[in-house]
Amino acid sequence: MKNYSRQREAILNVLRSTDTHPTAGWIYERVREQIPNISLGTVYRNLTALSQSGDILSINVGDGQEHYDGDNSSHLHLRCKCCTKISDIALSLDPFARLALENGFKPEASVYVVHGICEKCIQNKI
Amino acid sequence: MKNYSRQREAILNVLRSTDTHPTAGWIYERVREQIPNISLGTVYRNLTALSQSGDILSINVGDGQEHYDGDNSSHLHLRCKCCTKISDIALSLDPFARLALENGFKPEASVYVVHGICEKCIQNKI
DNA sequence: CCCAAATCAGTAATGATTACTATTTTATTA
DNA sequence: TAATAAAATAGTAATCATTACTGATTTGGG
Repeated sequence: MKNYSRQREAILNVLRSTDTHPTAGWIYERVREQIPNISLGTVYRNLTALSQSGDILSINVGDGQEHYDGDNSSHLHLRCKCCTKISDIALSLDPFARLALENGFKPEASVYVVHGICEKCIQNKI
Repeated sequence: MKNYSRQREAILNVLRSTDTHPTAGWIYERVREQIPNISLGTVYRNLTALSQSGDILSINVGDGQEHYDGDNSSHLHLRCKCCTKISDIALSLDPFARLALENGFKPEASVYVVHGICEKCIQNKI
């Protein structure tokens, strides 16, 4: 394990203990329960550092806010445009990482998002 | 063909005649060459409408700006974190659309981005 | 031609993110 | 351990892409 600051550890723990894809603001509120005077800037700085180091994934679904994912294994995101929920679908292998390599590209992080309508919202629309 | 306004047609044409993935600001500058007094708000409004109708794709790579893609066929994006260039890799079929359907999710638009380092930048780093 | 709905240009407001600075914490070296 | 350098932080101010708003203009159906 690397030697992370108390703040960075707390941020990482918050992300590891949820299966949602929270924003910086949400993470900030959670971490404040442990470190009440943590700065929002610190949260942003550490989220950036953590995604650069590959500990977490940074996901942008086009809603104006960055989302973060504590799960750095390869998976697909299904984002419902109706309820805005993001579901994860585990992938046994990453089909596009290979394709990237074949094109001389060194892959580091993959973000796969399918936008559409989830089962629940389809039913509610009837 | 649908009956689009002159502004929307011009915006769509700009996007159809480039293989880059421009931002709203870039598109605005291009369209202004034809319609000098077009409003930036009009560009944003039409880009939103065009991506909702499926004419174009809206891509967010986490650089703080939305990118737009005139190619709405299924393809993979390789984004170099070094030179920020986005390359397209055509996909004969969309492997994740099927996966989405199997999970009761109705797919409408897919955005696949692999972040990493491109061939050119790897060589320049030596 | 007339009217209602849609779209527009121009501008102001929003809000997520970043930049900045003085202070505190951590690591290093002797 | 003490001194010092380097890194990280809290708090706040600034940025800037995007959205909201408003009054004018365009469009399309009857």
